Amino acid sequence: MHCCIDICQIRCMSKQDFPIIALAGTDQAAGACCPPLVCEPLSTAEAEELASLFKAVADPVRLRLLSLIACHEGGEACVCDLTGAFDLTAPTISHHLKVLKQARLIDSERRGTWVYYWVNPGMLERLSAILGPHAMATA
Amino acid sequence: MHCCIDICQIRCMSKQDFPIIALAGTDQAAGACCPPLVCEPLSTAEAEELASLFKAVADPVRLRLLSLIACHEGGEACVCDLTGAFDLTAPTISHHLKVLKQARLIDSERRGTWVYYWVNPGMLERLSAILGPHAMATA
DNA sequence: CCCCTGATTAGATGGGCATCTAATCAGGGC
DNA sequence: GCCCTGATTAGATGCCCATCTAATCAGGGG
Repeated sequence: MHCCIDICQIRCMSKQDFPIIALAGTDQAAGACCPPLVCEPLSTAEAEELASLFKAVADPVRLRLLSLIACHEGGEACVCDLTGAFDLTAPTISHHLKVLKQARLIDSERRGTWVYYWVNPGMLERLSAILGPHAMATA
Repeated sequence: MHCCIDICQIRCMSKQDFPIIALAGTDQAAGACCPPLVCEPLSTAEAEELASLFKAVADPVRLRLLSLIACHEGGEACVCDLTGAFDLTAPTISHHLKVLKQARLIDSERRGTWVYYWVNPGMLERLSAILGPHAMATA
């Protein structure tokens, strides 16, 4: 029962309906919890939506940006705090921040001259849950 | 203390040394558990290694392949079980399986005429842990 | 031994994406 | 009002990758 609750939490975590890759497999199917029919492969539409999210983190610059922002004091960082860590121009950093923001992995706010970014932990947790042991059968 | 143990488990989960994005932030820094210095941004090399892993799952076809394999009875599937689910040619499916295998997300074995694939749960868990609440500060 | 089916490799092509330069927007001081 | 700094947008370019066709490898009958 509890694993089904976990699954529901994952699915209902945001406004959009997000699926998980695959649910409990053979081992748990034998128990009272999750019936076999729960293991349902991703639909094409679901896979495309998820893939676009994973694409946002599948870039070394964006991974480091996430890391730098999360590690920065107060959990937020201004763009000028970030550009120095890369051998890239400001527009390129801006582009990557935009990609992360469109994926809702980060959010931002302007305060006077500077724009501050912070991580949206809910989105990361959702991606984590999709790959996690609750979601993928342990073969 | 327990969160630091988790972190070590994540790092030591495989032969290669895999980092995590960012460790416990401000809230836990105040507690007795993880000192502030634990929060260290990804290096360039670490980010590139991780990005290549995420790239492997950042494709709708590969996500569905993972899902189909994990959901298939016995936790494994032959290539001929998979191709029917896509509007793609066999060589394309083969290409995607190769990408997943090179990322060590799946493994395979030939049995007579057919080649069987199964998911490597350890790799998925590692990716999951990197994005999970233990790894990324809750801002 | 030949052929048939399953699966992969090789090579070509087209689209998407990371990056740059140049230009524009936004705030703040003098 | 003007300029300076911070940040983003626009547009161009070059590379990587998903996909295809054609060819090759592997195993099993007849």
